[in-house]
Amino acid sequence: MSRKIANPAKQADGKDYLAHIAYDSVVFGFSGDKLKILLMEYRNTGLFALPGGFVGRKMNLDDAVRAGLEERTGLSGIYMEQFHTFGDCNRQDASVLKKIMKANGIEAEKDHWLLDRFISVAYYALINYKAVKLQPDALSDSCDWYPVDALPQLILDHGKIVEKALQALRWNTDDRIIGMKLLPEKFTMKELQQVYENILGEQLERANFQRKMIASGLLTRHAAQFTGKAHKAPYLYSFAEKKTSVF
Amino acid sequence: MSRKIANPAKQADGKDYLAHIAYDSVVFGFSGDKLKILLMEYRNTGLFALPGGFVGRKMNLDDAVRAGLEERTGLSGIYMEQFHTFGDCNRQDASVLKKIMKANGIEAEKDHWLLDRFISVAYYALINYKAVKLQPDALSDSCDWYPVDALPQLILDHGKIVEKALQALRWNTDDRIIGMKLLPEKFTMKELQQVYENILGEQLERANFQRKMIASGLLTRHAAQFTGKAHKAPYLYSFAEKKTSVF
DNA sequence: TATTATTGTGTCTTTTTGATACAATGAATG
DNA sequence: CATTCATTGTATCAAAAAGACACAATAATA
Repeated sequence: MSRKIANPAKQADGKDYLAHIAYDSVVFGFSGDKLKILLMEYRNTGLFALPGGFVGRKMNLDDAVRAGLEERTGLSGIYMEQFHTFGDCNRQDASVLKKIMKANGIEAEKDHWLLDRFISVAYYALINYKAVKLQPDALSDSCDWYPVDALPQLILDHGKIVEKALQALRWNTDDRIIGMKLLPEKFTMKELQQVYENILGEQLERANFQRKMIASGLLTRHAAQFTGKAHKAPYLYSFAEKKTSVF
Repeated sequence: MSRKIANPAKQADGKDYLAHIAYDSVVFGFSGDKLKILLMEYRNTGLFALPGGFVGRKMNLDDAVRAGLEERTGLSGIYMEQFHTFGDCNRQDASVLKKIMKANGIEAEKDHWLLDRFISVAYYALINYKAVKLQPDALSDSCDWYPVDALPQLILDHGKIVEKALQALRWNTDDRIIGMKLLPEKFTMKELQQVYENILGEQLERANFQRKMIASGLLTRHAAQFTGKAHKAPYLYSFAEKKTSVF
């Protein structure tokens, strides 16, 4: 709920946004052999939340989410998938919101539109970690990466949302090229394997993984990378084209 | 959008429902070796639509959908899955809605809440065809089954919704017991195979299908069914317990 | 030059899948 | 009542995929 509200004046009433509808995004990146996600920390509260926002009255849902993601990451053409809509009544918690608003000097009248009930459409995005320039929003003082296996406590049902995003991501492994979006243009076989291991949550046989990936025809091999490490230099690979996946 | 509005009085203003939020359901059933879905036909319009409804202000999204499904089918404990939320601006079409409202004697003022923009959360449900007692709603004069490979033209983006529901259903084949929900308690191997063939949209080898299903350990075999047909009587099977699937 | 930590490949076994064959069964046929 | 017919249950064989593991290649380092 670290909501993107570019112009805080608009926030005073919610007239520019569709009432009751929000989105949250789980942004995955890969670095240091770990799968990570983006979290916002609210100013003066110690509260962590997923980046999210509202949907302009004249805006397609997808476009609203994409715009929010692009603004926060500085990237364009982001790969994203909608995975679930959270609509329980009890996902609201006025006390948390009031705390955030108070810490930001926003008057929290009892019938403030932000305190009303919201249904949240959740998306996950896969981005190239290295390419991102993070940009916190008006209410947050930080926007940073956290490994999915060591997240801080999140507000509201955001923990559940992350859980479901991971599930959805694992699912899509069957049908989509995940590595392509999470890794830079060129990468080693080891990095690719680590991405899959992180997502699937299990160890894979190195030799067999390599065999399958090569056999899939998805990869193009480039010149070897000289790492300066005490062993054979690994080849670099890149994705060639979109085909059905291997798993 | 054949919306369940039990009390038409409530409809006059949308105060009892969350603004801008609707749901649509794609109800799958299996009969006569075909996969079918439920469609509503609006009175005096010839327009077909998915059954749907709105979300009460104090109601969980899932519960609202479940309640609507139960009311329409007369069943309880329905298996349902949310699969996508449709949020494009242009999914609205005031002229269609006005036509429906007019045909039902509802005054369609320019700012009627039904004519406002709606985001629709879509669910699919799997039900035992034979157990259903269909129940049209106030705006519809029929509620009936149509084979998915021969649907009439649907209003708005409902065609797209059905398309996506089928996709989602195919996906879930990898991980869920679909036959269990679409077939009666006991069924023949042939019926089970037909369900899978309908959903996957491809022919399966009878002998291999049988082998895999038996090997999966999901099925319990019962006494053979004497059909009166000129051949060996097939065994009846039922599902034993929930395990990970075979495909 | 041997050692070490990888990476790239080869190969053997096991499991899964696809294709096909065939026996069993219950009614219909004459 | 034997024969034919349609369909079901099971077996079998070959091909493909997956899992396990061995080993050669290579770049730094000692």
